Amino acid sequence: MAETRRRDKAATRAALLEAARRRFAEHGYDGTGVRDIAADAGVDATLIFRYFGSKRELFAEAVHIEIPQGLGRDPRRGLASLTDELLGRVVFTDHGGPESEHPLLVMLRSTGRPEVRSRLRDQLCADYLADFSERFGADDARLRSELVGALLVGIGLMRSVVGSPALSEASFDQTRGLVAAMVTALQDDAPGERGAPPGRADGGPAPG
Amino acid sequence: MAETRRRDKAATRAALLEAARRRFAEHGYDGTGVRDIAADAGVDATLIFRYFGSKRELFAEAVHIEIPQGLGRDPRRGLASLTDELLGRVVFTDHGGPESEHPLLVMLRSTGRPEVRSRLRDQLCADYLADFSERFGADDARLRSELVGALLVGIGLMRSVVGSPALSEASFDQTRGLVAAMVTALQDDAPGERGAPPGRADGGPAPG
Amino acid sequence: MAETRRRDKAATRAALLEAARRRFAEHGYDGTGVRDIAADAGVDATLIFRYFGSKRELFAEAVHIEIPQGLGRDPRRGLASLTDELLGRVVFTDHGGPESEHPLLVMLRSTGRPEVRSRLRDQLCADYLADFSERFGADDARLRSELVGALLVGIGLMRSVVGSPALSEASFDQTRGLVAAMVTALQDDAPGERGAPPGRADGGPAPG
Amino acid sequence: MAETRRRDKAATRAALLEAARRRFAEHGYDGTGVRDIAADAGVDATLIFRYFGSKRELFAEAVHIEIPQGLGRDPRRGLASLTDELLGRVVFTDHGGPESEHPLLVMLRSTGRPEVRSRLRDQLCADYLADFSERFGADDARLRSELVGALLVGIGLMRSVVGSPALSEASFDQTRGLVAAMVTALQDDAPGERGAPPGRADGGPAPG
DNA sequence: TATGAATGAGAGTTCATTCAT
DNA sequence: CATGAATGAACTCTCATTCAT
Repeated sequence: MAETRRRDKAATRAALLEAARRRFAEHGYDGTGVRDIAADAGVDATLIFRYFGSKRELFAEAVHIEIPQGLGRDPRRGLASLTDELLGRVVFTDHGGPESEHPLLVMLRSTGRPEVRSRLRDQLCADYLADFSERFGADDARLRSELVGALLVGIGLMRSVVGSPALSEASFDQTRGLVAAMVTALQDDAPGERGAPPGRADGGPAPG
Repeated sequence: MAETRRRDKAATRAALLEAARRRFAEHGYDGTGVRDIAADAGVDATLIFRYFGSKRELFAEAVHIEIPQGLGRDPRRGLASLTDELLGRVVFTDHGGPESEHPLLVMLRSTGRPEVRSRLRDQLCADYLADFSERFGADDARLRSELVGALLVGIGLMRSVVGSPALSEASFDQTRGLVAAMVTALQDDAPGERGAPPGRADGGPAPG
Repeated sequence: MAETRRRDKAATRAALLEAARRRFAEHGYDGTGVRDIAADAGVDATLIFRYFGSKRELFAEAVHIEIPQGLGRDPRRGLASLTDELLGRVVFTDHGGPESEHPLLVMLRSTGRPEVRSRLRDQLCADYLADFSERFGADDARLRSELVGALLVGIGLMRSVVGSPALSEASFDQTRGLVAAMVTALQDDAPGERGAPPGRADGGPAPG
Repeated sequence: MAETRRRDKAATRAALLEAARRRFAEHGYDGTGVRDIAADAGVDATLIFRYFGSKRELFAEAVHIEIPQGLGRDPRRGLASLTDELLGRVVFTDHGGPESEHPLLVMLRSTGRPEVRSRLRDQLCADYLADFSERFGADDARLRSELVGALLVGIGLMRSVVGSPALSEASFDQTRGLVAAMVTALQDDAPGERGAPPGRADGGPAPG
C-alpha cells in the first residue's frame, strides 16, 4: 500500500486523513502525535503540515461532518423513523472507509479540548437534534430531543469508547427496536407527569 | 486555609485530590498539568509524586469510586426507582465537595487513555449495571441494562461535556420523569418486537 | 566549572547569560541554538526557558545595556574626550566578563532581525549619540554626530566581525589618537565646505 | 515580464540573483528562505538548486564583487579623492539594478556566518583598502587605512542596517565633505601624537 | 527541462519526573 | 520531610534539499 501511493498527492492526503481519523478515534487528540499518523499513512510527517497546515486543522478536517441535508425535512416522517436513521447512520455504521468511526464519536475521545466541545455541541444540538425538537409537541420539546441525543450518544459511547459487552456485540437490528421503544415513550409521556418521580411509586427511597 | 493545612499531610493529600478532580474534570487528563493541580492546591508539585507516585496514579485515585454496597440489593426496588437513584447520584449531584463532578463524568473527558476506558467499562458495566440486568426478564437483559447505562451516561455527557442547553439547564425533577418513562418502556417492550423496526411504520425509509 | 555550579540558581542563570553572550556574539541570533548555549554553560537547555522564558528574551537580556548615566553631562567635557571614552568603553573593553563583547557589537551580528535593528538604532542614536550632537554647533549637528557613531561602530565591526588585521591588533593607545584627530576635524570643518568635494582638488575624477 | 522570461535560462538566473540580493540585503541570510527568493523571482524554488547548487552558493554569487581594476592605480590620485569615490560607489549608490545594495552592505546583515566574515575581510582589506594603505606614509599606514575602511563601513551600516535618521536622509553631497575632512585629518595627523589622547586636554577623565 | 511531492535533520518549547540540599 | 533546581524525552513545526515524473 505504501509502495503504490508514491508521488500521488490526492492519495497521500486521503491516506493521512484516514490514518488521522483512526488514530484520533483510538487515542484522542492529545494521545496522537503527527508522527504516528504519518507512520500509519506510510509517509513523512512533514506532509501533514504541507497539506493541512497544522495538527489542529488536520483534526478539524478529520472530524468534519457533511450534514445530510433534508434529514428530517419530510414532515410525514415520525420520530421513531428519524431516530432509527440516526442510530444507523451515526452509531452503527461505517463512514468514509471500512474502519472509520463517525466524527461525533471521534470527537468524544478528545473532549478535553474546549474547541472540540463547542463543535460537538453545535453539530449535535443545532444540526442533528433540531429536527427532533420539532416533533415533540410539549413545551419541553428541546429537553426531550436532547434526551434522544443523550441516548444515541450514550450508545455510541458505550460501543466505541467504553466497549460495554452487550451493546458492542449487538447488531443494529437487535438494538433499533429497543431504542424505538424508548423514544416513543418519550413522545407519549404526558408533560403533566413531570415532577412525580415514579421512583417513589414502587417503594424506593428518594435520592440524596 | 493555606495556613491551617501546613504540615498536615492528610490535608495536603486531600487538597491535591480535590484539585486534581476539578482540573481533570474540566480539562481532561492531557489538558491538566501537575503544576496546575499543585498550584490550585497551594503546594509544591513535587508532593504529587511524593504522595501519589505519578500523575497517572493521582488520576486513578482521583476517579476512584467507592461503590455503594447494596445499591440494588433490595429486590423489591423496581427498575425505575433504581434508575432514578443512579440519575440523581451520578449525574445530578455533587460528590465529594460542592463543585466536584462524579468520577464517571471526570473520566468521560479523558477517554483517550486506554486505562480510563477499561476502568469506565468495569465500573459502569460490572458495578453499576449488574443490578439492572437482573431486573429485566428477557434474554437480552444485559443489552437492555446497557441501554439504561447508555442513557444515563449520555445524559451526563450532554450536561457536563457537550453542554447541551436544555439538559444542562434542566433540574433533576424536570428530568427524572422523562427518564423513568424511557426506562419503563424498555421493560415493557416485548422481546418479540425486536427486528421489526418501527421506522417503517410511519413511512420513513430504511437506513443505509 | 560545571561541577561546582550544580543546584545554584543564580550561578546557572549567570552562566547561561554569559554563554549566550558569547554564542550570540560569535554566530549571531539565528546561528545560535538554545542547546548550544546550554551545552556551553554545562546545563540542560530547558533551564533557558525556566529562567528566561524564551530564546528571544534570553537574547534581549544578553544584549541589554545599562546606559551609564551622565556620560556627557559635564558640559566642560569636549568632543574628543567623549569620543575617547566611548571608544574605550564600547570597542576596546571587556564588559561583564573577561571575554564578552559589548552588546552593541553582539547585536551587529544579528541585524537580520528587525527588532535587533530598531534596538540598535534606539540605543545608538538616542542614548549614545545625543551628547555628541549637542557639541556640534553646526545645523547639521546630528549628521556629524552620526558620523562619529559610524566611525566608532565601524571600528568595532572591523575588529570583532571583519577581523581586519591592523585594527584588531592595535591597542587602545595606538588607536585613540587617530580617532581623536578624525573627530576633531569633524568639529573644525566649516559647514560652508559642504558640497565642495575635495576629491576634485587633487585631480581625481568624480564618482559615478 | 513573467511571460518574456519563460524558457530563458539566463534571464531566470539573473532574476533569481537579483531577488536573492534584495532578500539577503533586507533580511539577512538566515532570515531569507529559498522559497521567498523563488517566489520573488516568479519561478520554482528547485531552480535555485539547479542553477546554483545550494542556498550558500547562491548567496556567495549574490554578494560576489567584481573589483574594479585600477581603482587607485593612478598614483597622482590623492587619498580624499579615493575615499570620495569609494563612498559614492559602495555606500551611496545603486549597484546592479535600481534597488540593489552593494554586496558589502548585503554581507553586513549576515555577519553571523563565518564564511561571510572571511569574505568581508578579504574583499575589504585586501581589495579595497590596499590602495589606501600606500597613500599613508607613516609606519601605521595599514591601521590608518583600516580606519578609513571603518568609517566607510560604519556609514554604510548606519544608513542601511541601523537606519540612523540623519545619515540615512543625508545626500551624497552633504556627506562627502565631512568624510573628506575626517580622512584628510588622518593623513595630516603626525604619528608622534599617538599616545597623547586629547581626552585629557579638555578635562575629561581617562576611560576605564 | 521543469515541476512539485517527498524527505530528514533540526529548530524552539513543554512536560512529567528525579535528585540534591 | 520538603523544596526547587535540574533533567531528558517528546512534542509541533520549518527548513533546505532530493527524487520522480
